[in-house]
Amino acid sequence: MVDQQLHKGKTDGLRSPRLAPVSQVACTKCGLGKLCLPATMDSPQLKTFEKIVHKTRPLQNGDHLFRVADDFSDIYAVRSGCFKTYVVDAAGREQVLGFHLAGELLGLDAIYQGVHVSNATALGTSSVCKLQYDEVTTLSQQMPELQNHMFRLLSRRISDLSAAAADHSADERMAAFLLSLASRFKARGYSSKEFNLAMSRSDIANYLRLATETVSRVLARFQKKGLIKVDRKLVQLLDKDALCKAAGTATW
Amino acid sequence: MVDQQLHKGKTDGLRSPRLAPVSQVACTKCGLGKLCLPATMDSPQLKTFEKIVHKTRPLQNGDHLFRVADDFSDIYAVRSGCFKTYVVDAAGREQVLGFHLAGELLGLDAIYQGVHVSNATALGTSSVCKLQYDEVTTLSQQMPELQNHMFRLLSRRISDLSAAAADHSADERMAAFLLSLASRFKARGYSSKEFNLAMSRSDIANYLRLATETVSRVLARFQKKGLIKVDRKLVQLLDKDALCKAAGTATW
DNA sequence: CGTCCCCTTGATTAATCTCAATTAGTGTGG
DNA sequence: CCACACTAATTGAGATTAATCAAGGGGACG
Repeated sequence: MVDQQLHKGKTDGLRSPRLAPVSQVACTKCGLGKLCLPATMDSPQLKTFEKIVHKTRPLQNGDHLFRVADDFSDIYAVRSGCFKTYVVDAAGREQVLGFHLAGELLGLDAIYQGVHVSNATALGTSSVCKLQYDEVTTLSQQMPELQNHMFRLLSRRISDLSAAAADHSADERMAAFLLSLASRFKARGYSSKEFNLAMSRSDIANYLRLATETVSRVLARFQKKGLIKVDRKLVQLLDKDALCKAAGTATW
Repeated sequence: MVDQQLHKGKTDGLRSPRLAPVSQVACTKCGLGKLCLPATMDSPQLKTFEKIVHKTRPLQNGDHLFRVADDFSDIYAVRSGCFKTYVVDAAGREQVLGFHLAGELLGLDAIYQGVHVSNATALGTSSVCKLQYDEVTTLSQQMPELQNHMFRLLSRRISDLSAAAADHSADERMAAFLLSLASRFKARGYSSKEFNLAMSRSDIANYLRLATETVSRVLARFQKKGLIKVDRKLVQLLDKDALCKAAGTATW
């Protein structure tokens, strides 16, 4: 079940944009909350929206949510855990496109062709909500807030991918990656100073277009310099300012 | 100030003057055709749609359509010519995000934050149609085809960026780039075997995360191997199959 | 308690970048 | 129309980053 394929890659936002105005209400059915619901949605609207949200049973580590060439009919919102999306090229090389935390959407790249063009697999036990795409578009016709929200979510993914496209050094990419995770955890109410990496070193490496050995070395270097502390999956950010500088970006 | 150094190398050069021959139904106002209009749009709908499309005067080489931090109110559809989008990081390094041909949209990454997060500049004399974003969303409420079309366009950009994310060799990226251009020219009714590069070597290099010298060398290598013929801006693809193999992708 | 896989660390190699120099267009002004 | 200046593109040589190759550690789990 756990596919064994090669890794080499990168994607999903090395950098997270500022969060949208958020909803105070949450979808009771799946816990979708301020991160992925329109800010302007009121209770009746939420009720309507909930009708198209379907809970699914949790997936285990390595289970696939969808694969390339699968028919596209649903988009997914991560409810808990973490997913990675990836593609495999003609030579069999894997490329990780992104890591997706709770509240983030999966399958947006399938809208264009109506077929999945990437694979999604759970990193550890994880769960999603399923939203039938037809229903989303239909409901969007009646709810301008939802339509706008969808546009914004798609746009955000474009921004994130653009940010990840940059040609930076191994240190810069690693620093940016850690800061991106930090900011996303923070937005979810978790600590932005200390968190667990759901993904393996080789997944990180692949995502960042590095070798796994390089990821190890960079992390070791950062630790030696006092920027972070790493112990297996657990990461603590000790000097965020220095990390920002290392990332070569203005602010985080 | 940034401007001058960024755009020191624009060359107008040789570019195809004729307009892209597009769809059966075309927006009379700006020539938008099937490349950027919903296929299912009928004449009355087209008429309505045309109301929100606004022609603008052509831009000259190096002129900016928008810049980072500009207010976002419009999206743009390239009518003729070519644009490049790019960002500049804290260290002043430029990163080209994409090249945009006739029929392709610009500014989609600005929807999320309501502010432009990239810069767009004309490569040679080029023109766009302006679509006020408010009007697009409003009209999308009444026209499901338009809404779906917008979703698809955003999704396509996500797919494109994902494809560009892969960690490939210089040869692979260059080959893929040429094939991508070829297929886009073909979709516009131009030759897919022979075309002019609107962008400089350094823009290509930057986009592909390579040094300009590397781009030169790879092109020279391809030419020596008989895959292509290059003369300044003019490129001829002599052996597409071999190029596909060089790109490491299944098909183009 | 032993195996397996993931991760780390070291040594070497290779791809690509950087630096440098040359050629070739492009445009300007006399 | 030509000389000059400037920029783009190419080519060569050496430097450098990160990959690859190789060898151990260290948990996790049965």
